[in-house]
Amino acid sequence: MVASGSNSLSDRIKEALRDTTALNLSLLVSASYDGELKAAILKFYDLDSQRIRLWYDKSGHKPYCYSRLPVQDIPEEVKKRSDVLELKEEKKRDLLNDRDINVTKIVATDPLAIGGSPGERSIRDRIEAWEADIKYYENFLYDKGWVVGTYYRIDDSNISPLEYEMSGEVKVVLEGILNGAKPDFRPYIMGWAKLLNQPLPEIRRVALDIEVLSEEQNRVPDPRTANLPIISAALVGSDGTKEVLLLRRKEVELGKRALDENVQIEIFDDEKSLISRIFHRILDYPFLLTFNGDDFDLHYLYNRAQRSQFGFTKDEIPISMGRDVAFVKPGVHIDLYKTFVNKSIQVYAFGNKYVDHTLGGVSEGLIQESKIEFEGAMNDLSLHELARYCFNDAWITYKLTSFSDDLLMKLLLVVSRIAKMPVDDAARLGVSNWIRSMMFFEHRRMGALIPRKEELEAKGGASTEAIIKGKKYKGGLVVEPTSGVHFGVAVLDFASLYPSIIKVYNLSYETVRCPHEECKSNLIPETDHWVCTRRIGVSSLLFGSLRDLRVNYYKPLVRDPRLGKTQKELYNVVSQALKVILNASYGVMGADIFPLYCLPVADATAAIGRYAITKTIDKCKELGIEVVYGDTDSLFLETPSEDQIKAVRDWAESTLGIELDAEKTYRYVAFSQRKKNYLGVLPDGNVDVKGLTGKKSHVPPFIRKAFYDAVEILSRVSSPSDFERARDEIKKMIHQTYLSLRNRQIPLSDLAFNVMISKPLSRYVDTTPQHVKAAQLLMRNGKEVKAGEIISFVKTTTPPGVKPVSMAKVEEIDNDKYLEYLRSTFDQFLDALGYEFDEILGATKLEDFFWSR
DNA sequence: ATCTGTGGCCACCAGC
DNA sequence: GCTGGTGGCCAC
Repeated sequence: MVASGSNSLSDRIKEALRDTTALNLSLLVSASYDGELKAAILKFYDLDSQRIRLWYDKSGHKPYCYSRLPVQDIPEEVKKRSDVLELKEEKKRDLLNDRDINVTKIVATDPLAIGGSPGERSIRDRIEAWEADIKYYENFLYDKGWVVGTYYRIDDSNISPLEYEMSGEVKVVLEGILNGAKPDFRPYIMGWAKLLNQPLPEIRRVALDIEVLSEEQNRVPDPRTANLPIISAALVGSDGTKEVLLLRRKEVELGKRALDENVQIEIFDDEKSLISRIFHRILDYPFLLTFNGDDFDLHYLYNRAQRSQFGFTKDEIPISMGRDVAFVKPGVHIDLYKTFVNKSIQVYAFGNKYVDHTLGGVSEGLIQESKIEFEGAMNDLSLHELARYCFNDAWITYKLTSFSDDLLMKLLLVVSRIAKMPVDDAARLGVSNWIRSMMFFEHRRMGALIPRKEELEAKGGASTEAIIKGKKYKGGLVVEPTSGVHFGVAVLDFASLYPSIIKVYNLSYETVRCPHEECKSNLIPETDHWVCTRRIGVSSLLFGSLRDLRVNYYKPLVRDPRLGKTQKELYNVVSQALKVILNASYGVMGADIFPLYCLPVADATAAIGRYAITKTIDKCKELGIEVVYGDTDSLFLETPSEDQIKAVRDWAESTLGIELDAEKTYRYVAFSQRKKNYLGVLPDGNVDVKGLTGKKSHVPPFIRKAFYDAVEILSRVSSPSDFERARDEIKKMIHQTYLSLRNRQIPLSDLAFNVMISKPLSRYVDTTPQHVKAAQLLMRNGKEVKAGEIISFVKTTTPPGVKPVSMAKVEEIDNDKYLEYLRSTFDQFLDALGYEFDEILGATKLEDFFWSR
């Protein structure tokens, strides 16, 4: 059973890879499991043919992850802990019948998560055997420019793209970082740079959207029954394909053509031909894009096609369903809905530019495109109108992956390279899974054991108490702001504070509270945790090296004028991806769903963070600088001199070992008495607004607009004497706003609060918030409301005091409530400038002020 | 069904 | 009317 000879798995892999420049999407290993593992599958994307290729071996050799152990020899203990997949009979037949295989994922899932301490001899033996294989395959792939996950193959005879990319000054930068790093970190930094500097390919892809006849208006057809006909489908491809497929129905008219000539429209007389065409088109592309295809489009197609009336055989349906995933064989299906729901993507990659997780919501936020609205029911649309609607959805879906030079596709590729994960997984799974995959890969590469959950739990919990009830440990420090207006405030912040701490203080699950007696005196401030002095932790190495690269290499390169556009774009995408991963690196340590969850690590990280900022504040005081505010990793200093700033920074660098950046200097900052609430005006007139109610996404647009008008007025203030004039302007503006409210001139949509339903309606048991009340009214009107949707409602004088915008009339608006909200928004806002709302208005009550004008 | 963390502010609900 | 708790959104 040893893999050797010309028929061995390794040789076959080599052979398969030899003549192709390919991007390996995923090394998926499939197996039949009847005593021994039968076959392995390699799935990769061939750049030459622009197709997904499957290659598999059924010669009887085991997937590499099981080393040389026949399955029956794998100890029970291991079997229980490893994810050996029991294949269904059907799949086994597929494997043995030499047919195209629906790739089954086991994927090298932690086969050696045997646990126990590294000292256990018997296990050690097995690891050695395993190591030999893993080294063989992974080194083979890795060193040849492949990585399990997503890689370029770099031909030995060519200059490696790294060297090509890294010419002159850029190379000097990297060398500088390498020289500055501790020796243990150097190979990691080099490895990442090598991997991440590989060019990003263009991915040939097609977006699909289908429409189904609906039973009732507002009801989404049920993909499980798939009992209604598919009436249209639209395909938009990266090769310029624009295609709509329609089903002729006698009850609706054709109508007038509503789409451009360059969109191909084809009308089918029967549904089977339409479906069949969809299937054929899907197979033309390696990547299929949908928005919610896992739950709807592909699921519906899959079940619809199986109905006996059509007589499709299994082989003719190129879709297969996982539990929550739709696969397309042999390509890759990316459900963008899942990507955009990912909070890390939303916040860090797209800067919160969208809030609503619907296709319309995301595309309005990112690409200024909307869904097409129509009156009445979808069923009644003429065929051409339907075509226009359906095409638009597919077009938007495609565009979400193509805007900013294919930004999203590139981001997913980079994430998949860092995370050692297939692209479709990267697109579906959250950041904790990315980091899990990345860390497990590193364990395998090192030949290290992956600890069990219980082993990590044995380290104990947090040694601090959280400030917020119900949290597990104490987090970042927020300095009480000195209220009032401050001119010339400098903001200093620690660059990537938590990842820096993880690096500098050697934090990792195996180094915090390590078993060595001599380390126990190496205490972490404010806690009773200690850190290992003998060895460097794996998460410290991984996150530390990524941090160094982002802070010292990619971030500066993005701004480097010596580089061309293409290179800058690559660096920018890489920098974004690193930001996402680094930001989560500390969080996952304190998340119990994370397989390497280790509370002491999260606890220690936050504690050192508080220590760092506290010590820095002390130092500032010592230097005679006043600290007017600070939050977690930032300090706001009142008019410090250049020398003072330099002194603090040098001190932080030398004493704490963490870089302290001079981030910006405000022309002035206005603090209220509240934490996380301020307004800062930059020298160029740009304004940072933080935490103030007026900017929050749920407040009615007319209030937000008035708020930003006021901000604009304040941005023109440059000296204390300007405030007087600004105050008058703001006063007038608010008065205008009030008048239009009183005269009911504000359209309903501008009066709407927009609040997200964050869980199924039935789970709101403790209280019934207003947006839930509005949602209940919608439900009663026959509209479905799902978790994640944003509810637009207005406040009314009629019970229960709120109504969905769609059901409300202007006359029912409760003007008093809105006035109150306007007042409190501005009160808080003007409070930041040091005066009371009523006070500037010179009236005891807001009402008095308005009526007296 | 899925899922990085804590700190902070605000409005509203529900029980007293 | 007061108050603790819930829910949402934001800062970092």
